[in-house]
Amino acid sequence: MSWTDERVETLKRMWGEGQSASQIAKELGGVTRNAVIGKVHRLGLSNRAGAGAAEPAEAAPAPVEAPAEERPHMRTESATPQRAPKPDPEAEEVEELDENGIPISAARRAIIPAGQPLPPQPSANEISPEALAKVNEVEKSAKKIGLMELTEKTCKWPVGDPATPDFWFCGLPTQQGKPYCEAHVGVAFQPMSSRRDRRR
DNA sequence: CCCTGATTCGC
DNA sequence: GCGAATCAGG
Repeated sequence: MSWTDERVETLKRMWGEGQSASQIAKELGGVTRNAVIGKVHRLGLSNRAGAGAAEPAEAAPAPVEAPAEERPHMRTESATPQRAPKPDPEAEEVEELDENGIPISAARRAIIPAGQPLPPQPSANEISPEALAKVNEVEKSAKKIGLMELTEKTCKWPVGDPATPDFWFCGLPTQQGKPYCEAHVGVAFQPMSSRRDRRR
């Protein structure tokens, strides 16, 4: 493969968008990230300034093109009630909490198998609001994969009740090494410290 | 461990 | 000019 005009253009565009060299290489195909970086340098745009866009704004997680693009214009949003019921962090006090401070969603409450131990869910009242908010966002865009799809690189955060058809795993890219994606790592690993006496 | 970009240097 | 190997960092 050679650096045709078109390929160089794609390179420039993506680099400008803040895409990583490896992502660009993957997109172009036939080249390694090293080749991309090398080219970037030769083109003299190692400094990601050129592109008008100031910040990359966090590379959007793999589009994966699963959801059929259905965004004619603006939606009055909140038009997705069919989603798996998720505990709403903003609703504090309103939701019932179990002994671990876990909000019990309607769905879950309805199907709790006889005293079966549920997977370790985050203790809502012991985690930073930011982290929680993040998780709730992520769970909306999660890949919702099944047990079989789990790999070392997919977030293994369980959502829902295993005894329910609504059960799935996050599936987003894991935080290097760890078993969960960034958002879930945030609520999974609590520094022993902050767990100290939390007012109930 | 996995990933990032930067640099070098033989081709 | 090209890019693998290597370096340096997260």
